[in-house]
Amino acid sequence: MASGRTLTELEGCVLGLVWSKGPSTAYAVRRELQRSASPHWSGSAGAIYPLIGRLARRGLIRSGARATGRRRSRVYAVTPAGLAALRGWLGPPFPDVVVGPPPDPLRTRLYFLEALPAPLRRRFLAEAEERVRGQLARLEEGADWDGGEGPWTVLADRGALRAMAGRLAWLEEVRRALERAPADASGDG
Amino acid sequence: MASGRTLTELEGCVLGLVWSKGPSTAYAVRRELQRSASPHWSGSAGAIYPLIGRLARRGLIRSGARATGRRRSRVYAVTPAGLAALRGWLGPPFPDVVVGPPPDPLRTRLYFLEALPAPLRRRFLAEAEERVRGQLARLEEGADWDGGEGPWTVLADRGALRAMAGRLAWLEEVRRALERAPADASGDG
DNA sequence: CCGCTCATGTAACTGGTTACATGATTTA
DNA sequence: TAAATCATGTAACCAGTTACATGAGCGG
Repeated sequence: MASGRTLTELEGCVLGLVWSKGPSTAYAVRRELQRSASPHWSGSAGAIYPLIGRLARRGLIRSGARATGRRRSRVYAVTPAGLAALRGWLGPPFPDVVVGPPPDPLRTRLYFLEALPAPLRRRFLAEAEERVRGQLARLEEGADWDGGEGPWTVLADRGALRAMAGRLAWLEEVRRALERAPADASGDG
Repeated sequence: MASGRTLTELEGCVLGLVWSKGPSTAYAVRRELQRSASPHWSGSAGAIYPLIGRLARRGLIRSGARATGRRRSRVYAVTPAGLAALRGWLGPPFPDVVVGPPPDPLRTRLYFLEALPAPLRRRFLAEAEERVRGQLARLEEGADWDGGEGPWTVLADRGALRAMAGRLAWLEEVRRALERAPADASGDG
């Protein structure tokens, strides 16, 4: 029963959502992805519906028609094979891409910050700090609220919060370093 | 001169590399991406060569044939329009996806950790901690070495280091939380 | 009745992936 | 001379994007 291919991040995530929320419609999964803290996935229809179809064809989820009203809607549930696949995706063992340094668009940009003239560099850091601070505030707010989410969600969200706090501390470190060494190349190379 | 479309992360990154390293071959860019700390980009030929072609067609880089030996090789340099595009990509202003919580495969998985039976959960955390610790050691080693990389690279790498350190602290927090509340659902829902 | 949310899907595109193919140059 | 590295590229594929299209049910 070695469930064939592995799952992509989004496939694993959707499978996990259907498992954790219980039988769900594709639409509910979409909404969940859209409201999630990370803007990384769009949760677009064009992503979810074909993905759900793939999982169903592979026997990892199964649909039973719902009769709430006469409105058509398919409710999917995770099959035993699906739970096995989910567990396999969760790991361990982990491929490098899971444990290695996760990508950070701000960090990627910082490698090339020298390409900006010095005043813009300062604005870069100022706006980045401000925006990250805003995001952080939203996360802390959500953490206070604690809408009966269960311990796993709370713990995972703690990870997002820590990531953002670390990022902010890093940005401050960068800004201090730049203030100490103000006059270098202007970026017009 | 509004340089048309925006750049993808990889396009911006490659443009930045060509700018920062000076005139480079596509191969050199590839190698740089492959050796970079983050395993996020493969730096495969199938990604880089078409991408370089796109940038050249858009006038953001320009190739001058090199004559080092008779080995064929194209050396690309960033044009003024390319520098403008690079600066636009760097921002500010930043779209949400740049400043929002960056994706973290470990965090994504933790949302669904309940799906693993309790012993596997502990193994998940143990192996994750160990692997992240290993990555962290590599990064610290590289930071000591400091191979004449310039201040920007050093500062950006500090971000990766902080991200990994924060992740590790978070994993430890999760483990402590689980140890305090050992006996809950077994994950066979 | 108008507009919003629920709900499902398709079409066209695009930016990556792996795998393959070729050949020059260097080094052991 | 054999193997590794430098160097460029193509082909097939795939998962996710935006945008579009359709329609039921409900609240003001």
